[in-house]
Amino acid sequence: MNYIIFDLEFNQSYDSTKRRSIIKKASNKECPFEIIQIGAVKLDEKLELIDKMDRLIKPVIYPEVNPFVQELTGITTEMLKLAAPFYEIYNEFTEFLKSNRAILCVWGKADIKELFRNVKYHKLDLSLIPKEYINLQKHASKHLNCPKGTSIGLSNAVNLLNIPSKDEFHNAFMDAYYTAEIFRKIYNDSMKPKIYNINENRSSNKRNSRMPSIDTEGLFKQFEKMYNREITEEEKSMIKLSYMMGKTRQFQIEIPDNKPTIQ
DNA sequence: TGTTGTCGGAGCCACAACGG
DNA sequence: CCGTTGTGGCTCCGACAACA
Repeated sequence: MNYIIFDLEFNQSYDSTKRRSIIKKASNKECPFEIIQIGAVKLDEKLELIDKMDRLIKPVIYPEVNPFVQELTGITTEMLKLAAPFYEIYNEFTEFLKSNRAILCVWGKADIKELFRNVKYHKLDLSLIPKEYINLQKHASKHLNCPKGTSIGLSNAVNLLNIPSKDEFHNAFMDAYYTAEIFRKIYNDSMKPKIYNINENRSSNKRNSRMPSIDTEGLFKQFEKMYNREITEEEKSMIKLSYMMGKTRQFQIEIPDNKPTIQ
C-alpha cells in the first residue's frame, strides 16, 4: 500500500482587455480551472518517502496565465510554453500512482475534484485514478482544534506543527511535500480513507434538487378538465389543501398484513 | 372536531474561509 | 479575481399532544 500526496496548481479564465462589462471571457463551464502543475510525493506504509513528481503542464483552455495566479504561484505564461501537454503528464502521473493499493491524500477536496474534471475534459481514462482518498485538511483542522466551520490553511498548519519551512507555499510540489509532513505528524489509525464519488457536487446535486413545489395551476386545470367547468376560489383552496393533506398521510390507516414473512 | 403550541427535521441563505 | 465548502441561523412544515 502507498499513500500518494498530491497538490495541483490551476489557471483560470482572464480577460486581459479589462473591458469586462462589454466582453467577458467566458470561463469554460466544463473546466473552469485548468491544471498547470502537478506535484506529488509517494509514501510507503511506514510513511517513508519513496518517490516524487513535479511537473508543469501546458494549458490549452486558458493559455494566458491569470495575473492573480501568476502572483500566487510564480508560474508565468512563458514557463508553460515549454511544458508538456496534459495527456503526457497524466500518463506519467498514473504510472506514478501504480501500486497494489494507492490512497490519495489531499489538502481540501478541490484538488481531487479538479483532477477528475480535467481528466474528463481531456477524455482520458478516469478509472486510472484511485478512488480511496483522505482529506488531510479536515483531519488537521480537527487535530489543531480549529473552531467548527473553519478549516486551517496549509501554511498555518505547517507553522503550528513546527514543520520547518521556507515559505515556499503555492508551489504544487512543495505543498504536496508539506502536506506529507503534516500527514506524518498527525497520522493515527482512525484516519480511514473515504471513497471519492465523482458525482458528489453541491451545486449540481444538493442545491438543485429541492423538493418539487406544487404546480397548483396545473392541478386546478386538471380538475377543470375532469369536471368540465371552472373551479371556484373556495374549491381551489380545498383542492390544494387536500393535495397537501394527502402528502401528510395523516388519514392513512394500516392494513394488517397476514402474509407469513419469509426469512 | 377543531385549535393551539411545541418539537425536530429539512431546506434555504448568507457568510467566512480557503482553494487556485 | 472566481469557485467551493461547511456552518449557523432562519423559516417552513409535518407530527404529535393537549385542550376546549
